[in-house]
Amino acid sequence: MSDEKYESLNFLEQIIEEDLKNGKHDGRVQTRFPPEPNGYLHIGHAKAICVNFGIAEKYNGKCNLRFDDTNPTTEETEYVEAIQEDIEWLGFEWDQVLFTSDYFGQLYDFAIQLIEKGLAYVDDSTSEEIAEQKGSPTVPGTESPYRNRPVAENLELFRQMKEGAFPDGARVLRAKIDMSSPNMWMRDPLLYRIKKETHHRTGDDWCIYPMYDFAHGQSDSIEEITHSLCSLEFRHHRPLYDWLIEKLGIFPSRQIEFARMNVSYMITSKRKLRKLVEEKYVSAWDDPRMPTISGMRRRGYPPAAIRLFCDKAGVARRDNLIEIALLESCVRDELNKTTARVMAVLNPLKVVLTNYDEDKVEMMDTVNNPEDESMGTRQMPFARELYIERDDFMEDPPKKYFRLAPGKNVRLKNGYIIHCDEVIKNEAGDIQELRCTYHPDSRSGSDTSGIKVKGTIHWVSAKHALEAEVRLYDRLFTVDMPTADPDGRDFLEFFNENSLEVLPKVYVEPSLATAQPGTRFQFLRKGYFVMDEESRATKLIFNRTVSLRDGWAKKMKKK
RNA sequence: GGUUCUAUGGUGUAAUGGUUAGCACUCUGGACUUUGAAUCCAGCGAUCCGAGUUCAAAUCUCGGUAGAACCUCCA
Repeated sequence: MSDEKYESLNFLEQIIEEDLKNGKHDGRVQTRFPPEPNGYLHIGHAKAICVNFGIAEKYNGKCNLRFDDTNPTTEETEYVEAIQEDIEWLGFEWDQVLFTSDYFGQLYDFAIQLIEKGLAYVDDSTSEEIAEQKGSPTVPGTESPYRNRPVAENLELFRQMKEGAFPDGARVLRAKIDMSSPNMWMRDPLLYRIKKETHHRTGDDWCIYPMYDFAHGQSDSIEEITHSLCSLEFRHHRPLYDWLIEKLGIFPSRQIEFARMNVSYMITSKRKLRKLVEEKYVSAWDDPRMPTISGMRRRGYPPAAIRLFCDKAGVARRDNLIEIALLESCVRDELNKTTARVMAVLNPLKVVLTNYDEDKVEMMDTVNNPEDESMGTRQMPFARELYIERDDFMEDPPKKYFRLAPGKNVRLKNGYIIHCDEVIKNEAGDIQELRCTYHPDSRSGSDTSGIKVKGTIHWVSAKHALEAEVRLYDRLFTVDMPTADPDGRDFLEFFNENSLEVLPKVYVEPSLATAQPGTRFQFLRKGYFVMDEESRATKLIFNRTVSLRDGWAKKMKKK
């Protein structure tokens, strides 16, 4: 460790270190991750999680998980549970699990205080009228006719709102700020609305619910959040955030915005993701093609890789579009260090070793992971009939082809060197099997043959191998998807019907019989795979996580 | 036509008035290897434009240009 090495801080860390230096909040750092439980967490949330929990961790602070559940229309307990599971899987620990709905009583009292101070009023205008009063970014707003209602009348009406005296939409509570403010959010924003709906936690206790702006900052304050980190689009809310805290005289949480992370090919619109699930374009929220945390989990992305990715993507205040190649690089990096190598043949071609005894079986020693000796070794059966990868043989190979071809030698990994003597074809001319001979003195580890081979290929014993199914997932969407489309009509046109390819008959080595769902493997040159939770006793099912780079294919493509 | 914000290689991110403008991913080439993977090495490649301040500007100021956000009884 070189202590000379200067560690650069992102702007959030700089703000926090500055606060720490000034002794603000007695050096305490408290953050929160505030999802609304109305969907599953996706890659964008992963970023927010890493930032909030990461900052707390780095500065010996704490991070709460707070469900921002102020809209009973869209929120469900199912999501609450899934969100907790995802955060835990990512490897973060929250200080407390809290719900904005737990503060409904307190928030109601805050509203009363504002009314008493003459800073809030009950408005009978319709939503259309209020929208009209708001004006537009370039046109100042106009004041509501109910704006100067006496305090006592406001208190009474607000009480009646709470009691359920009025139907949905009849009245709202608004802050009394400035209808001509250049900031739309200071034009008497709504604080409370009537919604006679059952809330997933408070049931029918309430029929008025606070709006985001009258819930989020106040919840931050109640929890004494020191740094309330959110995305850039809330920038215009900050003056309101500060106004409410100031007028209520409560704990001065500070809102700091950072740019949300965008990743090429990954959709992070909850509405669009929900549509994919509801209209059955994908199997579920955790379909391996989904950019959800649960989808990536099922696809075999290790949590450490996602954390590394968020870290490498950095934090700033400018819009960004990170290439998915960085994510895949992080996944490969992590998988390379942690996964066992196993033999599997995705597209089999039978090889018969004509000089190998029919009943003979040798057990070949194999290291599980050359990157990590502690993962040990295992044994693989070697026999007369084998399967090799179909593209590891070429009848008429180009000059630099290192693998098997008629009259050529190749090394079977952790096995023998074999020589291809004969190609057997059917009437149609398709290659059916290869007749080869092995060099008995070329066994791996004790090779005295002196034969030099350029290529090494993988194999499985035909009679010992297990049958498996492999699902190859492509990315679902293209980045050229029209993001401007206001109602999402077009985005499904970008759904790739061929994004899932199934290889129904794959042969894997017998040691996989005892592997557990969720276990990740490297099928040698073929990529990284994860055993799916859906695997049945009779058939192993794997999802491909990411492919390895294929140097040979790349070379060929160039020519 | 408002307000707020942003602008560094293809992408992302550093550089806090003084560095040959750093790093990562991508890309290109090479070395090594019982798979061509992994690993290692090298290379290509950037301060939006224009003025000003200063001995010195990616950094400060002003003016352009470009992009984003704001206009839900969503969060």
